[in-house]
Amino acid sequence: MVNPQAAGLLPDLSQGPPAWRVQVAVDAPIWGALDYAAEGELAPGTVVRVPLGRQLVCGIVLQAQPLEPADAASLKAVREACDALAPLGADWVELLRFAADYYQRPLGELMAAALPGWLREQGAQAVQRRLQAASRAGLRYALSATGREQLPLSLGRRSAALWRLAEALGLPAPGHAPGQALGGRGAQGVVQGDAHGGARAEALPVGRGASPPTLDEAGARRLHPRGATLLREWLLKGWLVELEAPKPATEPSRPALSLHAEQEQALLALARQQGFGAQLLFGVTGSGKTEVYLRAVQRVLERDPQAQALVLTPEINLTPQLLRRFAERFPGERLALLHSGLAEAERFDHWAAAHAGRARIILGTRLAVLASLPGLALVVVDEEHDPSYKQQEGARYSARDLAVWRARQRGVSVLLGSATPSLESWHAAAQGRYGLLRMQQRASGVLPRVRLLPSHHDPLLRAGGPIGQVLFEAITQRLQQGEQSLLFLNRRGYAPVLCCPDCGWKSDCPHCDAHLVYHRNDRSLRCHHCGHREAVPRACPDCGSLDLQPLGRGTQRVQEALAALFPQARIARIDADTASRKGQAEAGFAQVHAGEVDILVGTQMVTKGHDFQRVSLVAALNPDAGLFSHDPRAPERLFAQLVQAAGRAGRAAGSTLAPEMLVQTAYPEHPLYQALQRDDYAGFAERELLERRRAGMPPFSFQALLRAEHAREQRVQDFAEQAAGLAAALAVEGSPTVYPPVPASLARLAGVHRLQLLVEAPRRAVLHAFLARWREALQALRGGVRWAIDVDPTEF
DNA sequence: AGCACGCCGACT
DNA sequence: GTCGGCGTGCTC
Repeated sequence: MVNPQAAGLLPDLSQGPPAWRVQVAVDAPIWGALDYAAEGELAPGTVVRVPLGRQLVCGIVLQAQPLEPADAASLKAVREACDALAPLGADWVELLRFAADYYQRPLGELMAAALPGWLREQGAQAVQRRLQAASRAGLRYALSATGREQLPLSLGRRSAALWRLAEALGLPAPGHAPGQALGGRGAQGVVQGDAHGGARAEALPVGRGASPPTLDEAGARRLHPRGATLLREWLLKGWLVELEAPKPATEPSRPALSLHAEQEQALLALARQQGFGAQLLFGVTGSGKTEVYLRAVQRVLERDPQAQALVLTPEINLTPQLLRRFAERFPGERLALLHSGLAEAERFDHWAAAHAGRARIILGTRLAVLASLPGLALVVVDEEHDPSYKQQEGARYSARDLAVWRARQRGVSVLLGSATPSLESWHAAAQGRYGLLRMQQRASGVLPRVRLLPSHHDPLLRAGGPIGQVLFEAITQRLQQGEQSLLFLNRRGYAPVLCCPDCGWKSDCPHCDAHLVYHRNDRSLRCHHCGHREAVPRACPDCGSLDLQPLGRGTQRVQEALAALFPQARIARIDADTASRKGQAEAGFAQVHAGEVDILVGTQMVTKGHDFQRVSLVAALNPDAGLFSHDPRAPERLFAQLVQAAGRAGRAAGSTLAPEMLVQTAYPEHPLYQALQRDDYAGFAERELLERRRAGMPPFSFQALLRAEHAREQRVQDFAEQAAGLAAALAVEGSPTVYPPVPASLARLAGVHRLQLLVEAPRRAVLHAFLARWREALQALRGGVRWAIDVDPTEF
C-alpha cells in the first residue's frame, strides 16, 4: 500500500495544523460526540470551545487520534483549548457517561449540568484571567528585601490609605511619612530593619512573632480601593514576594465536644471500612449526626493531604448552620460551596477550587454531586431521604444515588444520614448492602411527646375553626408561660378555592387542572402551579350570585383565625408568599429566635432547618392528605415531614412545658400516625416495605416513567399510544411491564396536556436494556410532542 | 438548545 | 402578492 502523502499525492500536513481528530462532547442536546480537528493532541477531559452550527459552544474532549489527512476537510477545527484548566479526570468523564446512560439523556446535557454556566460561556482567556485572580486572591504577599528599600521612597506623599497598605505589609514608617497615617506608631528606620535580618521582627510595627507580616488581596482592598492592583504592581516591580497560601490546618479549631457511645460506634464502623462502603446513619433529630460527619471528614483529610470530602445537603438545609459548623471546625481549610444560589462566576471559583484540589471540603446541594473532585475520599449525604436530591427536570438524576455510585467508583465510604431514611436505603441496610449505624439517643433536648388529636367530635373544629380544643389549650399554656408555638399546614393563601354556594361554580385555573387559590390580602385568585393571577370576581361568573364563599383553609386564613382566638398573641406567618424575596424568611425566623413572636404559622418551610430555643409546641393542622395520595411515596414523605417538624420542638433548653407535637387528624388510628406516636420509624418502614413488596413496587422492582406533553390533547394521546405500541413491539420474554398511558397528576398544566406511561421491571438490567431501545425508537416519532424518560421516578 | 428551511393562513 | 406561524431536521 502506497502512502499517498509520501508519494506526494497530497500536500504534507505534518508541518501545518491540524493533525488530530478529537471526539468532543458538546454543550447541546446531542446524543453522540462530535468530531473536530485539532492542531495538538488534546488530552481527554480538556475543556474546549468548538463551532457548532453558527455558534461557538463549550465541549469536553473525550479522545484524540491522529487525523487522516483525507478527513481534514470534513471537520471543523477546535477553536480553543482551555489550558488554564487542568483536564477533567477520566473518572469524572466516566461519571457523566454513566449518568447520561443511566438517565437516558444526552451526554452534553449532563455536561452542561455539571459544569458551571460561567465556564461554558466564557472563552479560554477569561477563564485563565479568573483563575489567576482567584489564586492570587488566596495568596499572601510579603515585602521583599528590595521592597523594604524602595517602597517607602517611592510612596512619596500618596494617600494615607496607601501607607496603611504598606504598613500592613510590615513596612515600618519612614521618617518622611505622613504622620497621621501611622496611627501613632513610632517611626523606625527601614534600612535598619532590613539590614539586620535577625532583628527584623522586632523592627516591624505589625506582625509581631517570627513570621513576617503578610497581606492578601482581599485585605489590601479593604485598606485601599486599588489595593489588589497595587499589590500586583508592586509584585511586578519586585517589591513583594508571593507566599504560598497558608497551609490548611486540619486541626479542629476548638476542641470538639466529647462523643457519646453511639457516635463513637458509628465512627469506629466507618474507620473500619476498607474501600467502598455505604453506611446508613440512622439517627434521630438531635442525636449528633453532624458531629459524626465532621469527624469522618476530619479523619479522611488528616490521612491524606490530597483527600477531598463531598458533603451533600438538601436545598433547604444549605442554610448557615451546617456551613458554619464546617467552617468553624476546619478554619484552615478552603470550603467550596456549590449550589444554585451562587452567582455564576462565583460558582465557577468554587467549582475550580474543587477541581484543582485546593478546596478539600465541598459542601453543596444535588448539583455538587457532579463536580470534579480529583481527590474524593468521602461522601456524606445529609438527610438522604430528602426529595430534593432528585432533579425534577432535564437530566432527572438522583444525587443520592450518584453519590453512592461515585463512592463505589473511588472505592471510598459514603455516609447516608437521616432520621427517616428512604425506604430504598432502609431496605439496602436490611439486606446488608449498606451498613446500619444507629443513633437513637438524643445528645441534647428531649424527644417531644406526640399526641394525636381526633378531629371528629371536636367542637371548635366543627364550628369551622382551624384548631381544636386541645390545641387551643396547648397554645394558651404556651402563651401563659411565654413559650412559642409552631403551627403548620400545607396550603398557602387564604382558601384553596372560592366557590358559589348557589350554582356550584369553583375558581378554576384557565390553564391547569387546578383550583385558583384565594389570596385575601390583595384580593386575587392565583394558580400555584402556573402562576396565573386574576382579581377576585365581584359576583359568580356563572350565576351572578354575590355570595361567593372561600372553601377550606390556607395559612393566611389560619393566621386570621388565630388572631381572633388569641388577640393578645404576636402571630407571624412564614410561607412562600411572605418569603417572596430572598432573606425575608430569614428575617421572619430571626424574629422568632428573638422571642418577638408567640405563634408562628407556616407551610412546610417552617419545619426545616431551624432550631428554635423557645418552641415547646409544634402542631400539624391537617396533614391527612398525605395518607391517601395517588403518589405511592406520599406516606413516607409525610412521615419524614412530621418527624422533622417534631424535631423543631424539644430543642428548647429553657422551656418549662414538656415539648409536644400535636397532630390534628380524622384518622388517629392510622398506622402511620400510630408509628409516629411510638417514635417507631422502623415499624413504619417495615409496613411500607411489606406493602411495596406486595404491590411489586420499588425497592422490589425498578421503574421508569415516560412523561409526554403537548398543548393539544390529541397529540399527546397519539404519541402515548404509539409509545405503547413501540414498547409492545420491543417486548421479548422477560421484558418490563409497560402500563397503559394515564394522565399525569396535573393532567393539564399551564395549558399543556400531560400523560405518562409507567415501566416496571424486576431487575435493573432488564429495565435499562429496554429503556435504551425504547428511547431510540421514541426518538424516531414525529408530532412535536415533548417527552422525557424519568428513571427511578419519585413523583407521579 | 439554537437555527434554518419549508410549507400553509391573514394581512400591509 | 408577502409576513410569520410551527413542525422538522441538523449541528462534526
